[in-house]
Amino acid sequence: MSDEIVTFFKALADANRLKIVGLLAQQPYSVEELAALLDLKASTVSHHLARLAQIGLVSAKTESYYNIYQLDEKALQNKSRNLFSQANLAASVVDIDADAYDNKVVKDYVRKDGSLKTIPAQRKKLEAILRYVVKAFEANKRYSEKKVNEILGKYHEDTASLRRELVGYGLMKREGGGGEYWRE
Amino acid sequence: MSDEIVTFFKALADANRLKIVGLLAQQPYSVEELAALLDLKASTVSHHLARLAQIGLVSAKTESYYNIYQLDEKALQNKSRNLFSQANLAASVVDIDADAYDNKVVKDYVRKDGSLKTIPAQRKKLEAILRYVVKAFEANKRYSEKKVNEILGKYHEDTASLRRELVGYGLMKREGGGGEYWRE
DNA sequence: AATCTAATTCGATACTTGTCTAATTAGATT
DNA sequence: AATCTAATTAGACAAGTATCGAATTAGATT
Repeated sequence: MSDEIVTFFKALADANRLKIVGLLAQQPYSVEELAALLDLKASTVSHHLARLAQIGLVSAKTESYYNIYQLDEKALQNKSRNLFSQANLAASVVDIDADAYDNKVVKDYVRKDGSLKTIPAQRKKLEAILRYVVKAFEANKRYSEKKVNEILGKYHEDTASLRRELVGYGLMKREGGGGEYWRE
Repeated sequence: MSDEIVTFFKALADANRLKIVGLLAQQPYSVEELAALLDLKASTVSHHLARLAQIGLVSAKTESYYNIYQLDEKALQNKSRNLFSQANLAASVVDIDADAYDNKVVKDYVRKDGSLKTIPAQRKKLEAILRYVVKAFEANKRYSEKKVNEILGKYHEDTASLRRELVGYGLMKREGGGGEYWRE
């Protein structure tokens, strides 16, 4: 889960918590001692330790009056090793809609009836629109140039530009000799 | 400097910024595309990218209309490798007053005239007080028991307990046969 | 030169969170 | 059993920041 990674970074994104980790890397300390060393109230330190414990970086053992906290160095090494592993990077992206950009462009350029307001001048947007338009053609079926123009006409009057760009971006193929087009 | 490490963790302590890193790990993107993919406004994405650029994780190259951002994978590997190195851990602790705890305990237990209100019952606090009291003795000089009691009397009437604890915690030594004490 | 576009910057708002004080809890000492 | 002590929890406040809309900037296209 991606939340776990965020929680980890959030836990270490504070100067005082980093100091606690640094101190515990030297030796275990009680809450009271840490509070004195960092010039903070015990309740504040307790709160910080809870967050570090939440990600498994520290743990406590009670000893008479005191709660002695110690660093789990194994966990530290473990976490740091594969923080930016392929798996973690992929996990952060898992719930992203890959077509969101195309959808947004289509939403901006297409009327309710499906026709285009204009043909985008920007490359990235033109590509998105062409991917939308090309869906009107069946894969592997041959179309005459006349038929192609008829279909493209439903999107925009400048059928010649649409046709040329579709071929230019490789979304449709054209037979060298004859006037036939197809989508692969 | 420790600030640099905090800045690094803060930069990654946000779900959307982690998603940006994850996306750029696959391929470069423009601000506009990232905004659509994350369902955020371009201004927000611009802000996030600025923070990531601040720690050297991403960089931009302009390409026609667009600012195409890419991940610096070298920097990523580099940072993650020695995030929790000895040097970094030590850096976070560098400006901490190691005597803060002792000072606090002394402040709590010692009157303005230097005498003790009570002798602490808690081990850690007793240790701190004993380290304070033992300073009254010169190193490597021999003291008779009578002289020891005289000195300790300025701190607390229960000189026997103080004397015993000083020896018990190894802060003062006692010659087996005679009644002589010294601090090493 | 004039116009258009993506990106950035600025100002405002809402939410998160670090810190403190006060109250409560868990445990040990007497 | 009664009393202390360290730690935690709860509540409140203040500082930091993620996000947005509006204004501005840098650059490319016509």
